Amino acid sequence: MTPLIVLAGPTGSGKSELALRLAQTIGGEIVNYDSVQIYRGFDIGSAKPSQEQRALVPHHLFDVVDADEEFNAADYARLARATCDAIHARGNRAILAGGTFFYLRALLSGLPEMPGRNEAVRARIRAIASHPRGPARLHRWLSKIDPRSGRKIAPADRHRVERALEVWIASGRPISSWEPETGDALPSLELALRLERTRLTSILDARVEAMFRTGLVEETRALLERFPATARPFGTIGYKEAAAVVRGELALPDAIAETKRRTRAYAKRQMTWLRAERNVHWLDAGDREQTFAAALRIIEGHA
RNA sequence: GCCCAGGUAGCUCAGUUGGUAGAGCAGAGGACUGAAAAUCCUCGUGUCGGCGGUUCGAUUCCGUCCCUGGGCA
Repeated sequence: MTPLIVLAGPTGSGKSELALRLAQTIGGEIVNYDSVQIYRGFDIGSAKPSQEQRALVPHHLFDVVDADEEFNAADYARLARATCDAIHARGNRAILAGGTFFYLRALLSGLPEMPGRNEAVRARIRAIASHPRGPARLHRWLSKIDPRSGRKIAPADRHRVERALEVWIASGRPISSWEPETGDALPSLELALRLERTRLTSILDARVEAMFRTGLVEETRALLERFPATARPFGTIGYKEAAAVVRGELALPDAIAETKRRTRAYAKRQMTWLRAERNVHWLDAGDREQTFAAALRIIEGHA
């Protein structure tokens, strides 16, 4: 079975560009695994490849949902699985590019067969959480029905406490008892780009400046006219700050500084994730040509 | 030159009615089971501007000098 080619690395390390060059030379099609580039219209702030770039080679899973639609890792895994199968059926190579490693894992290793998201259940949990001592109470509840998760999940980690209780309420089984299937992980060849921290930081800072210069605030203003401000992607890096500018709650220089700050923290989190990954081929991203050549060599070596 | 207000962690500041000090941010490391660009966890010795004085003990009180704002000349 043809392995998926996966390009990883922190945001700004040059994955999209490398993906494009590789796709052009080996007959590949690009599949996005970035949770924001999934959304229609969120272009500038998500550093989405341009229409011109996308015309060069088939690009998949960009612009597939609207901001107010529910979309999560399970949805992604389903879509991406079908997309990659179709590409392979055509005799092409699927090249995954993105930065949402949780989505990538959902695709490659699969998610447990447990109940999905349930808004009614979530509403009940959130009603409790809104009390002053609510979060502590929810965590005590979790610890009682699932001591293992209680130990693993911090009381302040509201997303995970909420999901763990959601699974319990919906299935009567603790979330920690659902093991992810390990048997049928998709074969993949993972290449990760690495850049010196100070160099990455200056690239990231410049990119944020450019996003605001080329209309991130205007793009956000237009999106806010079409979708509720509570829609998920309005909380992401850059869009959250741009939305605050649109509302007059944040001055532009402060928005830029905050976006840079969050971008840096994001890149750091991505590196933490990647360091723990096994079977990753690390590539120095300092020189485009050398990086490309090295990537090609590894792919051909696995052919 | 005079009068105020300040000089405390890389930055912004809090604080100690005298017993050598702590938040946020930054930075570093980590976690990650349908919100994941999300959500969290861990990590804080710094001549408390310099020098004197008072005191058992001064970053804290007093004196003096230096520096930075602002005001008056």
